[in-house]
Amino acid sequence: MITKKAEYAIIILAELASHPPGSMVTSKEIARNRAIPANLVVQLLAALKEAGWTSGTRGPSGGIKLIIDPAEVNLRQVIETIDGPIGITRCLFSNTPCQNKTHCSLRGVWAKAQQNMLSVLEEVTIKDLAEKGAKDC
Amino acid sequence: MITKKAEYAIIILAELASHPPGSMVTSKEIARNRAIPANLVVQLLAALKEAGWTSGTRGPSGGIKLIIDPAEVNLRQVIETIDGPIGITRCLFSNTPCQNKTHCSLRGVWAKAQQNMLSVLEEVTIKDLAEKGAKDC
DNA sequence: TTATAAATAACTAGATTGGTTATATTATAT
DNA sequence: ATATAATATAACCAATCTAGTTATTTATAA
Repeated sequence: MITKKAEYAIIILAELASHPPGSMVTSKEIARNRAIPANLVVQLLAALKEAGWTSGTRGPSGGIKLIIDPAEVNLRQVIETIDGPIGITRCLFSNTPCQNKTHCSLRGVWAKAQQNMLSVLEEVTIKDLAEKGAKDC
Repeated sequence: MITKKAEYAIIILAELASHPPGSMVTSKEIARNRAIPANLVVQLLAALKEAGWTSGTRGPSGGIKLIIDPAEVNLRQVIETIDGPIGITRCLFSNTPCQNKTHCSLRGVWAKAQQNMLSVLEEVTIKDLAEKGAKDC
């Protein structure tokens, strides 16, 4: 399952993207605006920074800003940054089909189902959500 | 994520469907043929019986048999029988969008992504897998 | 009446989730 | 300079879920 943390990360990015480009927003503001636990915002911002999407300035009048075009980041990327690789079954995590059996016809079904899901998540960008005003679920 | 138990249940049904209609197979045979822990087979058969898909006869020369047309049972049904309702995010488990916010544009994305996945799982039946000789992953 | 097989129920170790808590570091307003 | 506001980093935790195991009971064919 896509975790709540990944969902929060998407919402945090959408919140940042909803402000004028280059402007700073504090983690507390994000937490308040989107009703996300403040400590979680801090934790998630660390991962978003690591991914190269945000940068922070410390001290008074500091904050976080987006350093990429929100149209260039899609939901799959954010989810995988926070949760790690996506797999709807354990089978899909190993890159080779079942070693102990000669053939696995289930794997193809899982792969197709997952790809159908991922293509939707790849189509939608942070910009799309920021425009629609994404809120928490 | 789709659990291993759900995957096992699918494979158990495919195994049953791969035998002549009406014929009996013991849980131990299923376990051996498909390399599934014998106790888990027993546990899962209870759920498959509850769903009305199999029936068992106890004692010597007993076993399990399918009591439905394997073409009538699809993967989504089996998964939901074992794992409960499918939801790629927590959001999709509540049938109403976020009460605390007026609108949630993320929900629509999750719903579409999930539906794209489910439609693949609905297309594939136990019969399809039995014909292809589905094995464990 | 005994061996065989399903049926039922309860338990468990380990991993994951959704956080919390504590502390350190840095920039700026005064 | 220095107090303060803010990011940054790390470690911890309770609750739940997963993938099983263990133990017991019931039915039936030979």
